[in-house]
Amino acid sequence: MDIESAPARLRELPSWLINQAALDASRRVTDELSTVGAHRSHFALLAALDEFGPGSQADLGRRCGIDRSDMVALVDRLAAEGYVERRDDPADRRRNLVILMPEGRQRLAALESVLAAAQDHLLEPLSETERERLTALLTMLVTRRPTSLTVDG
Amino acid sequence: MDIESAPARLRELPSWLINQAALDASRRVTDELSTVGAHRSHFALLAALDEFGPGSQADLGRRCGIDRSDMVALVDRLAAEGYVERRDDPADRRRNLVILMPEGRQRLAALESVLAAAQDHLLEPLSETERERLTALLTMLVTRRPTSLTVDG
DNA sequence: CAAATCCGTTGGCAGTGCCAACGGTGAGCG
DNA sequence: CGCTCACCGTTGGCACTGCCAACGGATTTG
Repeated sequence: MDIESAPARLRELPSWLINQAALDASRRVTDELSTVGAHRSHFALLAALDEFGPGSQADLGRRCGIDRSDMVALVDRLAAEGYVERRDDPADRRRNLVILMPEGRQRLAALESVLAAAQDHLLEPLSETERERLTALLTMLVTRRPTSLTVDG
Repeated sequence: MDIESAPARLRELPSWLINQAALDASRRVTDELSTVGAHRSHFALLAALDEFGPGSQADLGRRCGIDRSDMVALVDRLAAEGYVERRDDPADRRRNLVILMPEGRQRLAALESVLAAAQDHLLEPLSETERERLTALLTMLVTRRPTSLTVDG
């Protein structure tokens, strides 16, 4: 698409830059993950389960930014693949308890390394400190807090 | 969605941060533009016409990152609104010449100010220098060149 | 003149982020 | 206790976006 030849007013528009970057990032990550038959949401859910332990679909979805209606098929699939189990929560019969299985932990590690490689390709034009700066700035942006620990970093 | 409560492995994943930022940015920009009955692609096309002069739909699309199949409806609409004109290119009868009308130039200015406000809201958590850094980093990322004029910026 | 390339246009497809609504369940409060 | 409200999983659907394939027509290349 040759971004260099885009109109200056587009090239200088932060929202447009962010969007283009996200397009590129999504393509790369989706491609890499598809080589191992995974999707982005798979990593998100497995990571959430690993870090927070078993939880309801709604909770896990809230943490990952996944709508609870989309969680249904997601848990279906990861359960079918043996990475998680969906059980009835005895303490609250409205809820399902989603549980990370040992195979899921392994899967998470595999996806993690695939993703690490994808990040590396994605961020290839940036030096190590530039990557850290970008991550810090995006974190501020996304959390909407001027943490500003990076006055000089 | 409370990003702070997301799994650390998600919060620290650049591709995920970029995606979340793009989601937020798109929502804001789309919302603001919708108040004046415009879409993101409208600004892109008008800016391209203003900067490069009349051009074929394919050319303009290439510059803006818009598929040529999507350009059809876009030009249809902007032409119906009187902002551009679609003419036959006498020099090459395969092409249409898309031309910016005076009303289009005015429209561009209007969209520009709407967008400026949206950028400001979007980037509100960042200081001025942080905004410049972010823009520079994203530009490097998107153009895929380690320009690195920002060693200290 | 033949083949390859480009054009605009139509139609369609997959992924994503949502929302509404439902029956079932739990919590709070009178 | 009963009533209301909020939550849960699930289904179904919607709009938008970024793509791709294919077509007839026009142009360029060889």
